[in-house]
This record gives sequence, structure tokens and C-alpha cells, in this order.
Amino acid sequence: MPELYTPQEIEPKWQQRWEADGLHRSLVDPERPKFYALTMLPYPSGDIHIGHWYAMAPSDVRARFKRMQGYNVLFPMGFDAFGLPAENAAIQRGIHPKEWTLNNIERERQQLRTMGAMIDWEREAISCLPGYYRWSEWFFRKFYDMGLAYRKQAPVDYCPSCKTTLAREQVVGEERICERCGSPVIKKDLEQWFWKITNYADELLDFSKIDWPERIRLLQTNWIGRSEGAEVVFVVAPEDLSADAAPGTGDLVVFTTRPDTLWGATFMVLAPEHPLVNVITKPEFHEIVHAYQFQAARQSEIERLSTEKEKTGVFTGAYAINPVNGARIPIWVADYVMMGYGTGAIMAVPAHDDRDFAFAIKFGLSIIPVIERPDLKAKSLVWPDSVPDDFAAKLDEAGIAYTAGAVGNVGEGLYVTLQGEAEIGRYVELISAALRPGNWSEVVGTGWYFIFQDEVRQLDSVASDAEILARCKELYPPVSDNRTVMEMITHCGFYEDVLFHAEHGTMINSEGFTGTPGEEAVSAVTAWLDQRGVGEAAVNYRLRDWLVSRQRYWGAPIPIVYCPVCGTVPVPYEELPVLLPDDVDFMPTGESPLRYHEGFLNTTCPQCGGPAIRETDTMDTFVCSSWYQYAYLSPYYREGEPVNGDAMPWDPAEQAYWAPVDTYTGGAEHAVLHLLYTRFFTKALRDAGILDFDEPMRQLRNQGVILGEPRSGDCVDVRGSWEGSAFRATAITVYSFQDRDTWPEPVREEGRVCGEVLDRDEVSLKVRTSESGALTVVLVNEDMPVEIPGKEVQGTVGDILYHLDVEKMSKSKKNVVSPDVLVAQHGADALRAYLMFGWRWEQGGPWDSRSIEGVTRWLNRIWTLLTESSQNTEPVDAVSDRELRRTMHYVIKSVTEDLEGFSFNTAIARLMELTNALSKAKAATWGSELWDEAVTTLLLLLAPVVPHMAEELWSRLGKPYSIHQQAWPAWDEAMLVEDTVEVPVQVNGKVRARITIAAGADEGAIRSAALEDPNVQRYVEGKQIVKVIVPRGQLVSIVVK
RNA sequence: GGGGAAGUGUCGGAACAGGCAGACGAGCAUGACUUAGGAUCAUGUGCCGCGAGGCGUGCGGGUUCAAGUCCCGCCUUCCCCACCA
Repeated sequence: MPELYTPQEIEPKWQQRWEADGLHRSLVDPERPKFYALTMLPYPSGDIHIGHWYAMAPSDVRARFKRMQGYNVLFPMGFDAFGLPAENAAIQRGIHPKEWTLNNIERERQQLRTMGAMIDWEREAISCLPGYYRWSEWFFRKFYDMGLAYRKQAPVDYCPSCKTTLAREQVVGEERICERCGSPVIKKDLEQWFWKITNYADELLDFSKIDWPERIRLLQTNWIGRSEGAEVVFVVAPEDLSADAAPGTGDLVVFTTRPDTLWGATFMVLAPEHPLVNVITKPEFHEIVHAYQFQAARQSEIERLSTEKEKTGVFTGAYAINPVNGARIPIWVADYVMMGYGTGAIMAVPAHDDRDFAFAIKFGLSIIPVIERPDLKAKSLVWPDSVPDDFAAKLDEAGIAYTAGAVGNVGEGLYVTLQGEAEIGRYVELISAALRPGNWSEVVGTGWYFIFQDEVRQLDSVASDAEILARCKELYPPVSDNRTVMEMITHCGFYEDVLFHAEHGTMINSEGFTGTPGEEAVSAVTAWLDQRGVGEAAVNYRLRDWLVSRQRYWGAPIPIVYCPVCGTVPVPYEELPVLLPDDVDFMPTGESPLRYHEGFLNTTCPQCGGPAIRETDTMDTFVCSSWYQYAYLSPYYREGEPVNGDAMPWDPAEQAYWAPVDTYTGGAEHAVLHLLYTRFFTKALRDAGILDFDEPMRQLRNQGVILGEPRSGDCVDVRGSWEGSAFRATAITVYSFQDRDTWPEPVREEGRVCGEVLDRDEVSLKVRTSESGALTVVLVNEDMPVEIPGKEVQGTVGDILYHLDVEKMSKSKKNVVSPDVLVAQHGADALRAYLMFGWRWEQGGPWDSRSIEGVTRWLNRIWTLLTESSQNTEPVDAVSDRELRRTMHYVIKSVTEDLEGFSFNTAIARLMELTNALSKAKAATWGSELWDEAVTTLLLLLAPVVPHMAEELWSRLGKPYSIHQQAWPAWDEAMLVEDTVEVPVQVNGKVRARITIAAGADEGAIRSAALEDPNVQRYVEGKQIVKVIVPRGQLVSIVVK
């Protein structure tokens, strides 16, 4: 009886052996090239789940692969151990966060060990231990000395559920919810510590030194949000400032990306929180402005749920002077301007910004175009009876396009569409001549002409706006309600698409700059502003400084002391770490429990020795994970030893050898959190003289997410008839998926189909018509009525629930897949292989509990293939030998390239192919030299994937321990060449024959062989051969006529 | 509203550089061995058609001897950002 494959026995056995032999220790070895493979460290929430395996197992495979390729590989692991869940557990269950965390770590470490990964556990680092967080504090102190850490009072995001402030990056989505718990965040005005990540904004935009996914680079780029433009100084009109105001008080600095539109700035808008609002608001406007500010503040606290973003705002009564033309423009307050972006104040150019346009229309502010439309499009509506009847004929004559149509219920008008200066000019001439008394006409979009009987005006200034409007009102009193010309013409739907544009183009109505082409406009105006001292080129970023203060206990203390005499004093390097006291009360107060711990709070000032209090906020946990890749180099470096500010935070020799990380793997969800922070950290440490490189991780690859297994849909019992392979429904009965036990048996027969609905679209249902999964397509109409037993109401096909959501795994949804259970069932090796095989790694997808069986079967096949002897029933055959050898080399090559390129699924597919080839060849080659070579190759290629099984079979074949210390097989290109190749022959693009020909035959030989083929002859006969193409000898393409 | 990614059998997914679409696996079907089979082995399996043959990579065009792949226009889904000045 052959021995069965029992991973449950084999796996622990080898894990112990490897550990006893220190096989996974990674020591500095200058003789060998290093490879630092890092996978994101887990947060010890209590359970290692399938997502961890999905991230780590293929990463381990790749690390092992690199080791077999001759690299000295470091593959460490640790725990991101500070954080809220531990503290919440303390509050809810009375367990100390440290105990909760360390217990979880112990459990997770055991779980991780079952993976059989080549983790060097000697280098484990846990961020909540003093030996670790001493250095987190040390970095804070270092950044403080470098001027990168500062404290300021600012409106910050606060999560009322986590009871702490959050960094901007930790607030997600339109609903502005907390990244950890999903609660909506609120704004609070607090004094907090920030790190100047913005100092590195430009450098963080440079990805030229790293191989990171496009997606992450893009997310970071967008997050940093660099925009170039200018800062322009507007001054508050002197009469609107109190006489005793200090010089400069009235300066209103705005940031704009479009200084070329300055002449069109017809008003200004300040954010409600802008400090100058209270200074400039005229007394008679105080009440209304204050009410608006209050309401705006409240609104940001409640939640800005209103998706309908109707503009609101109030006038301050004050005016500013537009520096380019001295125009007096009103200053408004509106919440569409954010205090947090730019300067919190804008110049509004309603003609070329949709928000400003909407605001100006709503509040009756002037809109003056100052940039020509690049397409030079214009429109004009010829009002009924405003011109003689022959006007249309004149337009025809002039080649001007128009359509006649009703204008409201007034009569028939002409809708004229114009393009280009010349045509517009011709039109203006025509209409001027034709216009009847008491009428006017306008050209909208380009030119902006207002044609009256006696003159043609252009909408080119605030003054002309008023004058044109006045004339129009005179001619046609119904327009009297309008406050601006633009408001008047918005009532005409025909003009809708030419009223405003935001494109770059030639400047108009801009005094000396009129005529400046769009490409030069921004830079020309910026230079001019600079020269006149009213503005300068400026870069603005969306990125804001990293708020690192957290009002929680379970984090690294911020090493700062507040002394009534000396002020803010950092704790001396030598006194670090500031230890977290164990005996604190965990009460959800909204303030750090440390604040109520007298022993912690009260201290002496390091500077004057007098009584002082400690900072009680702790650091964001992302601080600790920003440098963990270096912590692994020499965990808890110099613990217990006091160190000064010039110390190295890790062993310089280890750093010199291992750093930086060569390959980093993990989830993409940290694109603008951890992955941005750690880059910042590395750059800051470089500037501190600690690191000598710019980027922490050379190569980054993100795995996808494993989602829950799709759940069942409703069951349908369908009557109808077959139409080919599909079934046309005439009557449908639906059974809810909730009443599974009452479902009828799946059926697929003449006239009836029954089963669960897996998918649905407008015209069909996909019904599972057998237990095992056979699918039938049922053709339906979406509004077709269905019977629902026990329900009075009739539903329709559109109501049928199908397959149900593919969702993230979560305990509450009861769709989690436990790796522990799978390891017990199939073994770690099978799970590792399946996680590689089941999905494109970088994409992920829903779990499929059935197809892991396929991988298990494969491993069993390998097992019997190598453990059972063979009778050698088939004769030795040189051709098939060669074929096996060829497959072997092809598989070596493919697997090597696939593992290198993170294409894990195809690597497994190729290994399966080699297995299949061996199965086929076994009866003839078993026991031969070739057999041994092929089996050895298979095992070596398998070693990174299924390390335990490979080691077991390796030792059973009597090969020297350990397989993991063997060299990766090499392939021979010469072996990849086949003796004969099958060449497809296409006639007019369709494959009509395949010819077998000696490999390497020249083009002429292939061509004539193809033309001689009888099948080809059939298609070529009687036709004229136009062309024969033989690209790279791969195929023959014949074109006939 | 802006930006990005992706649409291939029943399913997960292959396809180098424009060159035989569907590798590998799941599922399904048939058969073998079995007391039995959710084990194992073998064979088949894109769709339509009895057949010759035709049709097929979200839809519509185009380039080419040849298009999943390149170009133009659309549709759908997912993700990110969002009154960003």
C-alpha cells in the first residue's frame, strides 16, 4: 500500500527541523549579494486571516526563490502593536492593552509559523515594547531639533468614536469618516503636534528612483496635489479699514492658478473662518456675517451631507482693490471657499470658473469675459419680428448657419450659430443693418456684442455691463428684474453652452495684455505682477502637515514637557524612553488617560528643574510603522543603554548591508498613509544624516483583496421551451434564498428548468440546474411577472435576487475563511499554492472553496508520482524523451520569469504542466537518468511554493538536506527548440490548414510547403495569390483575390 | 464634476513584441476501476449547426495580410479625489 500524502504530519516535522537548524536566520554576509524582502507587518487584532496569508505566502515564495537564486535573503516579521483596538478591549473587557496585545501576538506568531515561511524570528520587532518605542520617541525629538516638528492650534479632524484627532489622510471619503471605525469625523480646534511632511512635498512627487505601481504613484501624486499659479495681493479698500489698522492688515492674499484672468475678477470670496472677515466686515453687515459664520461652522460639524451644492454666501459690505486695474470689487464670505486650501481667500472670476459663475448669477455680480473661447464659437438668437422677413435669406446668402424655431410663445425666431471672428463680424454687420426699432440683438460666447440700432456695444467691463443692461431694460421692460447682462441671457436656454468656459485662451478685455495668447498668458501676467510687487509665482499643495498627536494611551508618548517657566521643553535624548505607565484608568473621556495619571503627568522641567507637566498625547501609530523596516535590522537596538542625539538608532553594519528594502509587498489601502509617511520618514532621516539613501523601498507590489465567497440567490422554477442551448421562459415561480429548505430539486428537462439564480441581466437568468453547478441560460423579459408562493403580490423577473454581493470578509457577515481550518484540512502547502493559483495576485477576488480541491489534487498527484514506482510498461522513445526535456526547460524558464514578475498564477500553471508531462512520461522513463533530472527539477521549482512537501520528497529521494539550500535550476535556450513545428496557414485571415515542418526551416521552404498543402490548395484554387507573408516563421498568411 | 483601472467560456483566469483566442485549474459530460464514491484514472468540453461551415474577447467604426492587443467614438463596473481656486 503506498503511503499517503499527509501534510498534517510532514509540515510540523520540517518546520521544527528548519527552526532547530536555524535555516531561516539571515546574517550579514559581505560575500553574498543581499536581498531584503519585506511584507507589511500585521496589526495584532487576534487572528491571522486569509488576507494575511494572501499577502505573505506569495511574498515568502518569492523570498525563497531569491534565496535559491543565490541571494542572502532577509525576510523578517513583526507587529504594529500600538493602537486603538487594544485600548478599546481594555475599556470593554478590563484587560490591559499590553496584555491583550502580547497575547494576540503570541497567538498570531503561532498561526504564522504554520505557513512555513522563511521568517527570521530572531529579528522580530514589536512596536509597543519600550525597546522599540524609545526610538519612535527619539525620532520625534530628532525631528523637533530639525525643526520638522511643531505645535499649533488648528481646526483638526476628530473622531468622536475613537475619541482622538486624526491625520488628514485618516479621514476618508465624501462623508469624511474615520479610517479605522467609520464614524463621521468632526472639526475641533485643538493645539496639536504636526510634522512638516510638506517640506518634502516636491521630493515626494519624484518617483524616478523607485519601481512602484503606477496606481500608488498616481494616488500619492494626487494626494500631494501640487498646483502651480501665483499669489496675488489684493488690498482692502482703505475706506473699509479702520484708520488705526496696522500696515499690511488689509492685505488679502489669494492663490490662483489663473493669474491671466485677473481682469475678470469682479469680486472676492473669503472662507467663513478667514481671520480678516471680522476685521473688514462693515458694522451694518456684522449680524448677517456672524450668523453665516456660525451656521457654516455648525454645518461642518454636523456633516456636509447635502449633495446639492447650492451656493450660499453673504456680503461683508467691504471692497477690495483689484491690483491690476484698481477696480473696486465687493468682498463676500462663502463656504465654497475652504480655509484649508490655498490662503482661504479667492479672487472670483465668474466668466471662467463654474463655481464663481454660479455664485455670481445667484447674487447678481458682474460677469465679464476676459479669455477668448478657443473654439471661437458664438450664438445669437434673432428675436421674432426684430428683423424684416428677408433676414433669413440674407443669412443664407452670407453662408451663416441657423435654424428657425419657436421662441417661447412669442413667435418664430432664428437660432444662429457662428464660428470665427470673420463670420461674427459679418453677422454683426448684417443684423445691425436689419434691426428694427425697439429691438436689440446679442452675440454670445465670442465677441459678446450687443447690437442696438445706433451702436454696437461689447460686454467688456463692469461699467459696460451696467450700461448695456440699462439700455435693454429701456427697450424691453420685462428684463428689469435682472441684475447683470449675464443673468439676463442665462434665461435663454440656447446660450447655455457658450455662457462660460474655463479653458486657456487669448486674453481679452485686459488692457495691455489683451491679445496675449493662451500659452504665454499665465507666465506673462505672473512676471508682470512680480515686477510690480503685487504678486509672485507660487506653488500650492493639497498635502498638509502630518498631525501626529493622538489623545490615547496606547501609543508612543510624545517626549515633550511643558514648563511654566521655560515653556515647551523636549525630553533629553538620554532620558528616553518616556515610559508608558501600566497603572492607568481606561475611561473613554475623550482625553488621554495619561492626563489623569498624576505620576506621569507631573514631572520636572529638564531645563530648570522646576515642576512641569508632560505632554499626554501619544503618537499616531503610523509613526511607529514608518521606520519598522529599519527596526528589523537590529531590534530594540541598545535597549537599556542611554543614548544621545548623535546615536545611530540601529546597527550601522546591518544598515549598510541590508538597507534599503528591495521588494516590499502589501495592500494598496495604505497608498497615502503608511506608504507616504515611510517615504517622508526616510527622507527626513537622510537629512538627519542617519540614512544615506532617499527611498525606503526600491520595489513595491500590492496584492489584491480576497473577498467573501458569493452567497446564493433565489431559486426559480421555470416553465417554457428550449431554444437551442437556452430555455425560453413562459412562467416563473420564485423561492426566496432565505427559504432554502423548501426549494424544489434542481431540474433541467423538456419544458421545465429549476434551480438557483446565479446571475441576472435584462434578458436572461443564469440558473444552476444541478447540484454540481451546471448552468442553464433562461431567456426572460425583465418585466415578466413571477409567482411567489405564499405572497399575494406578484413580482417581476427584475425582483429576483441573484448570486448576492461579493463582499469583503468580515465576522459580522459570516463569510470569513479561516486559514487555520484550511491548513488543518489541506495543509499549508496546498493553501500557499492555491493562494498563488486562484487569482491574479495583484487583483484578488472572491474566495472559491471548491477550486482549492484542484490544487490539493495536484499535490496528491505529485506525491504519488514521486513515491510510487513504475513498471516501465512503455518502450523508451527518443522523441518523447526530448519532448519531456523540452517541457522541463520551458517550465524552468517560465517559472523563473513568472516568480520574478509576481505572476504567481501562471507559475503554478507551468508547474502543473511539468507534472502532467511527467505523468505521461512515467511509464517509459521511470528510473532513468532523465526521470531523475526531471523529478529533481520539479522539486527544486516547487521548493519555494510548497516548501514542506518539496523537502519531504527531496529527502525521500535521498537527496542532501536541505532542498532550500540548493541552487535554482537553470534552463538551456537550446533545449527549448522543437524538432518540428506546426505552422498554421491562413488564407485571407482564416486558418485553413496546419503544416508540420522542421524547426528552423527557412521562409521559402515554409511558404512552398504551405502552398502545396491540399487544404490550402482548395481555398487558393482558381484565385489569384496577391501576397504570401511568413512572419518570423510562425505562420503563413496567404492573401488571394 | 475630475482622475485612474478593468470588461475574454458556466467560473477563476492564460495569451511574449499586432501572428493559431481560451494555457492551467474549477465545473460539467461520458467511460473505467469500485460494495460505494464528494477517491482515483481516461476522454471530451467557447457558441450555433446533423453537416460542410459560420460566429466569437462589452458595443459601434477604423488601420492591417492579420486586432483581445493599435486608433476614434460610446456603454458598463470598480477605485480614488472632489466647491482645490
